[in-house]
Amino acid sequence: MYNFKEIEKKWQIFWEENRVFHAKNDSEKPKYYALIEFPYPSGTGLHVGHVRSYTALDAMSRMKRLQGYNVLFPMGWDAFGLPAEGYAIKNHIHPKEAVKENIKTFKGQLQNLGLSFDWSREFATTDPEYYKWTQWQFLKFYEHGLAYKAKKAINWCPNCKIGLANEEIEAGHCERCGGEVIQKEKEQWMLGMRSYAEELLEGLDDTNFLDKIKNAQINWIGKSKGALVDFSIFENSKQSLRVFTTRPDTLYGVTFMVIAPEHPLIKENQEKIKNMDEVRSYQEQTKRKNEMERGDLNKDKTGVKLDGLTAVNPITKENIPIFTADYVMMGYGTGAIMAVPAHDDRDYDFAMKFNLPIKRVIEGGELPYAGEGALVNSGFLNGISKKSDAIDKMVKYLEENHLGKQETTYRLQDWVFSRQRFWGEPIPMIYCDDCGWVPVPYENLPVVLPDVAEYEPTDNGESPLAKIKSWWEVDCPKCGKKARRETDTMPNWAGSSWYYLRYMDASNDKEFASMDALKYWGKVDWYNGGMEHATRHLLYARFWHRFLYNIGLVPFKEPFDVRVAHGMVLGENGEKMSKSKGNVVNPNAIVEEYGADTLRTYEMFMGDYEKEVAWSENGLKGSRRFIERVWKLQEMVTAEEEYSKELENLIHRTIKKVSDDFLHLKYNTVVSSLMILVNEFEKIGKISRKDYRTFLTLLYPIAPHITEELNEVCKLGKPLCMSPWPKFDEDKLTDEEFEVAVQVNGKLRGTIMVKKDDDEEVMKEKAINQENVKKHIEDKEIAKVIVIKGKIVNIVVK
RNA sequence: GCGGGUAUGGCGGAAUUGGCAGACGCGCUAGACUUAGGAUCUAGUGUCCUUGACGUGCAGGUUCAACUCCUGUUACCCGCACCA
Repeated sequence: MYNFKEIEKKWQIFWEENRVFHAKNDSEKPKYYALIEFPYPSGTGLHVGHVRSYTALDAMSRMKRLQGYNVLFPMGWDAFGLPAEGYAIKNHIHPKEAVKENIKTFKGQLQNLGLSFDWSREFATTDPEYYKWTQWQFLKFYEHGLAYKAKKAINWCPNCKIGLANEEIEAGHCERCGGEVIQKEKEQWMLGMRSYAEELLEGLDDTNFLDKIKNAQINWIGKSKGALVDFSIFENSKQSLRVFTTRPDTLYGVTFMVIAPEHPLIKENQEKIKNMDEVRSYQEQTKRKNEMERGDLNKDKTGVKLDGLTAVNPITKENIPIFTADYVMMGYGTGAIMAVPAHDDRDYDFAMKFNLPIKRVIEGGELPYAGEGALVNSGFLNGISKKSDAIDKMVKYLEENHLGKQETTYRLQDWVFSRQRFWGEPIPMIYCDDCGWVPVPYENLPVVLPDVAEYEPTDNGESPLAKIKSWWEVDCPKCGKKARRETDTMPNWAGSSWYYLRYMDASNDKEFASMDALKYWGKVDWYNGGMEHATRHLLYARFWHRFLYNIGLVPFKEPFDVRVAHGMVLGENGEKMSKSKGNVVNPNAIVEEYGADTLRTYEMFMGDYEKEVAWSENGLKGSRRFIERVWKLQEMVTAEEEYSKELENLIHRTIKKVSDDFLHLKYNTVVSSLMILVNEFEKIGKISRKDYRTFLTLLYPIAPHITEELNEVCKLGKPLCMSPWPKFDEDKLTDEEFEVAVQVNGKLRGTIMVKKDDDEEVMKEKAINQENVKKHIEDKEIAKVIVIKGKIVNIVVK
C-alpha cells in the first residue's frame, strides 16, 4: 500500500543526510542559481500560494541538478517588519523571540513539502551577522554621497501620535484608531536612487525579465523628455520661474502659470503677494490632504491666484498670472508648469473654472485638443505640422536665447530610507553637535538592537529607540564628545535588496561575500516572485546592486537574469483567500491528508502558472488519483531492460516536452504529458524497467518522494537524486507510421495513415483515394493539392 | 489618459508557433463490481435541425488553410497617473 507519510519522511531524511542539495562553491560543473523570494515568516504559517511558486522552482532545481548543474537553491527569512513589531507591542515580547518561533514553524512546513533547499546557507535579515553587512553597505552609500538627510513628509496620525507606513492607512484614515491621517515633515535619511534612473532603465537590456515586469519598471522610472523654460517674474526681473514641459512647441499658447502649494517661490515673495492669507490657508488645506485625495482625478480643480506676482511669457513677452494649485506636484519636474489650456485637459478645466483666456495654437478638433496638427498663432513655428520638428525648433530657439534648455525628467524618486520603528536595522550614524553626522566606524558594526520591554513609538513620531537613552547616548567617534545615535531604522526593503548575494557565501564573517564566490555564482539565473514586487523590491535590489557594482564590490552590473512571476492561488470561490471569507486552504492539512507529492503535483497542474487560479478540492483529488496510479504501475513492471517497442517514440517525445516545458513555465503540461504516458502504460498493461525508470525520473522534480521510493522498490538503479536526466533521440520523436488529416477546400474530410518516408506524391495518392474524400471530389475538378509533409493534405476543388 | 496583458466546452486549461480546435484533468451521464459508494473499473461527453452544418469575445481582411497573422471594435485584468 502507498504509505506516503512514511515514504516522504524517509526520503527527506535521506536527502538531508547525504547533503544532496548542498551547493558547492568550487565545482567543476556549470553553475545554476535558482532564487525564490524569501518569505516573511508570519505567524499564520505557509500559504498554498507559497507552495505553488516554491514547488515550481524546486522542480526546476531538481531537473537542473540531474542535468549536471551545480545548483544553488537557497532559502532564508525576510524577518524585519511591522507584524512582528505589532505583536511585540501587544505582548511585550522582544520581536526576535516571535520571529524565532515563526521561523521554526515555517521551516518545518517547508521541509514537509520536500523542497530541495540548501539549508546550510539559511539566514534571517534580522540576524546581527547579516544586518551587520546591511549597515556596512549603508555606510558605503553614505561614503559615496548617496545617503543624505532631507525633510520629507511622513504619514502622521495626530491621534495615535505615530508615523504610519502606507500599508497602515485605509482610505486616508489610520488603521488603528480610524482618525484622519495628515502629512508631517520630518528629517529622514534618503538614498539617491534618482541619479541611477538612466542606469536602471538601460540595465534592463541586460536582463531577461518577462516583458510585463520590464514594462512595470519602465513605467515606474517614468522617463520623459522635454525642456526647461525660464519665465521671468515681472516685478522682479532677477527672479525667474522655471518649468518643465514636454511640449515646448506650445509655448505661444501659454496663458497662465501654476505652481505647487509647496513651491518656495511663495515664501520668497510673501511680501509682494497681496492675498497671502488666502494663499496660506490654501497651503494648509493641501497639507491635510493625503496623496490619495490629492490624486483623485474626478475632483474639481482648486487653486488661488498669487495676487501681485506676474510672469512674462519668454516668447510672446505677454504678462500672465501665476496661480498655486494642488494639481501641480512639488515632487515632479520643477513643481511649476506653464499652462496651455487649449491643449491640455487639466489646464483647460482650470481655465474654465477661473475664467482664464484660452488660446489655440494647434489646428485640429474641439478644445481641449491634444492630437497632431499644424501650429497656428505661433510666430516662427506657424505651419509646422510635425510635432518633433516644432519641438526641436523651439528648443533650439530657447537655448540660443538662454531662455531654457532640453531636459529629461524621471518619475522615480529618491528612496526614503528612514522608518520611525523599532524592528528594523538601526541606521549606523551618530549625530554630534560639533562634528555633525558621523558614520559608525566599520569595526563597530553591527549596531545591534537593544533588549527592551516597550516597543511603542514615541508621541513625537520618533522611533521607540529614542526612548532608550542608554542605547543612543554614545561618544562621538570623531571628537569623543557626548553624541546621539540615529534612532530611525531602515525600511523593510533594505535587507531584501542584497540577500541573494549573501547566499553565495552565507557564513563569511570577513566580507558580505567573497569576490570569488560572487564571481563564481554571478547573476541569479532564475528569480521567481510575486507581481507585487515587480516594481519596488526589484528596483531597490537592482539599484543597490548597481551601486555595489559601480564601486567595485560586485562583478556584475545586474543581479538577476530571468525574472518570472507566479499567479495567485485564490480560494475555491474565486476570491482572495482570507480568514474573514473562510476560504483559506492550509497546506499543512493537505500534506497530512494527501501527502506532499499529491499537493505538489496538483499545484503544478492546476493551471497556467502565470495566471491566478482558484483552488479546487476536486482537482486535488484528481492529482491524488494520478499519484496512486503511478504507484500501481509497479505491478506491471516486466524484466525488459529496454524501452517497450510500442511506447519508445512516445517516451522520447515526452522527455523532450518535459525538459522544454520546465524552462517555459509550463508546469501544467509537464504533468499532463506524464498523465498521457501513464494512460498508455495502463492501456498496454505492462511497463519495461527502462520505461518505468525514465518515467519516474521525469516525474521526480514534481513528485520526488514517491518516485524515489518506486525506483528503489523496483530496484531500477541509483537514487533518482543522484541519477542523470534522461536523454531523447531526435530520430525517435516521430513514429514510423502516423495519421495525417486530409482536407477538401480546407474542410476536414478524412485521415490517412502515412509512413515516415512517404514522399509528397505518395501522400497525395493516398489522400485522393481515401473513401470519404473521394465522395467530396468525385464530380469536381481538382485545382490544386497542397501537401505539407508529415502534417496535412489539402485538396482544392472547383 | 499612457503602457502592458487576457478573452477557447459546464469548469481549470491544451494546441508542435499558420496545418485534424477542445490534449490532460475536473464535473456530468450510463454501465460493471459492491451490503454500501463521495472507492475502483468500462464507455460516453463542444453546439445544433446529425449522410451534414456551425464553433476559439465581436466585425471585417489576408491565405489552399487562421485560436494563431493584419485592420477595426468590446469587455475584463495589471502597472503608472491631475507626471506637466
